[in-house]
Amino acid sequence: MSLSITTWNINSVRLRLPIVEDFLKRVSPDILCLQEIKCQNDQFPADALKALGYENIILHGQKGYHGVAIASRFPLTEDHRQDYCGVGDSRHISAIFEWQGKRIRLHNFYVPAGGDEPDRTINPKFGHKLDFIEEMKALKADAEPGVSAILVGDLNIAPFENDVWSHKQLLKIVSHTPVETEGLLDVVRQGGWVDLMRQFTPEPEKIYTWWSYRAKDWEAADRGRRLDHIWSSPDMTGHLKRIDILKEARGWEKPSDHVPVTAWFDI
DNA sequence: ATGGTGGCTACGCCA
Repeated sequence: MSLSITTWNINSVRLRLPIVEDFLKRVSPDILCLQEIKCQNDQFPADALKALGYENIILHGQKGYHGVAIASRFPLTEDHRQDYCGVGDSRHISAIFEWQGKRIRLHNFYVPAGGDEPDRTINPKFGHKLDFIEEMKALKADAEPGVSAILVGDLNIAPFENDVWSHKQLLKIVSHTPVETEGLLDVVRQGGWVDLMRQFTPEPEKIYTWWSYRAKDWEAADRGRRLDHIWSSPDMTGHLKRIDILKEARGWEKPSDHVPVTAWFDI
């Protein structure tokens, strides 16, 4: 009995509903986690996703910016939205689902991008990002007794050298600065998480999930970063079968700058 | 080389 979970920063779910539907028809994951839906809850295309079998939908939308959603073939219970940094942004939603007798807490995150200047004294957005990561360190994979955990999302940090096209050239670029990468690795260690993408594809193999809109030819330049992540509690790692990064989605009509990443588990 | 592109919304902000 398999379980599949996709994370995808969709950069406006209303604009990109056609490619979301195409993806769901083709890959048909059990659960789809979206970030940057960029709409309010009542504007979310719930009917279209329900028509494809995703009858269980939970939302944390926001006008114009951010926003996260989970659409699932399985019932979702005990849903929760945490306001990290207390600023009112819609950047987190979670719920529990059941799979093979396990109860699993699924977290879906959209971590702040952090602006351009990696210095919190002159760029408050970078400070917000660092504060958000600091607050995430309190999130434990074993927070609920008897409940496993999976954490996905656009974490906007590429923690390892081969999570970016050029480690040296990106050391002062927001998303790959040491204070961010060390901070994210602390979140993993202190929370007792396992980085499933790096379990499946260890360093030094390059992994990217995002390619900038600003490149003239994203595919030829291939200057990507691994900004999207799938983590789990240690008990899930033995069930991981594979991770699929659908790179071709970056070349679809009106693409997101992020591609869908899907984890496949098996009993 | 310090631009470039994209989305929301209605203008500048955010990524």
